[in-house]
Amino acid sequence: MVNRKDGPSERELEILQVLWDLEPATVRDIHEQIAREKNIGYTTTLKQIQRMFDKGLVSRKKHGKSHVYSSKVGRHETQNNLFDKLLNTAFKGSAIKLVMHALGKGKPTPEEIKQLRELLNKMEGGKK
Amino acid sequence: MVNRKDGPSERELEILQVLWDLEPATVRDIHEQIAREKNIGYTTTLKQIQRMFDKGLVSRKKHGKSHVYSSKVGRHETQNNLFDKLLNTAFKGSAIKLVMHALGKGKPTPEEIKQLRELLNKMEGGKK
DNA sequence: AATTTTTTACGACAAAAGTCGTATTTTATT
DNA sequence: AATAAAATACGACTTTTGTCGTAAAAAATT
Repeated sequence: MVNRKDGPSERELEILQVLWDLEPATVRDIHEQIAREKNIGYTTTLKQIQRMFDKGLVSRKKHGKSHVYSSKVGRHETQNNLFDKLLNTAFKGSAIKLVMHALGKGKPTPEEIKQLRELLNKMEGGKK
Repeated sequence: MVNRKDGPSERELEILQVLWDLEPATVRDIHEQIAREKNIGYTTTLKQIQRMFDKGLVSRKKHGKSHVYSSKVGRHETQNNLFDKLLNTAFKGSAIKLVMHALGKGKPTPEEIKQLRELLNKMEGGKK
């Protein structure tokens, strides 16, 4: 038996991304967003969303002719899980390494650098 | 036809993690590492590695009785891909948000905070 | 040389993921 | 009321992933 996957799959994530922005949304709403970027059939998106409903990833209620969906899993909660996974696999639990890596790419603006400094100050202050 | 997945799968990643540390390594080497943490059959690991070989994720050469494997995809390259994926999906491309998130969890040591400050200085200095 | 141990090669199977086609049901338009 | 349009429900099919069992080949022991 295959191990139970923990989080949402790649496609499910895609759909959740859209849903978090639009919710509550119909399949058509979601599909149109996704179809903007990639060539995919309507029924494919529909099926995917229906399966997500079965799994409890989203909720829905009838509204006029169609179903209107909302997410059951939160954006931040999901962000957190994904972050932790990356941290514990690729970066072996070292958040600092990950941060360094992120900073190495992102080119933060002066404003952001300031914010970061403040955060660092706060963190330092907070320990005894 | 199902879309070609981009990076290595969950299990493949596990194996790569080990391989990056031990390479060049035999299936047994790798398996023993992995079996330390989880109950899994030898042939399972073998098969997985063989498939990785077929996909070009690892290379190998005969050395005595057994094959000795090395990775074809680099640790940093892979880290980078995973990082980007997380960044572009969950964090919508904002490296700073990701950094903030990371710092929010990790509780860096004073030493690390110092390092980060230095990095920030350097980045600030580096722009014109 | 015979036997045991290691390794590799193959093939099989189930579950998850991704994609659609077709049939129904609902709702709008003539 | 008939017809057209929009949604949903179902079911089918292909890949990929994860796991093993079994057989064959190679090497080590006795």
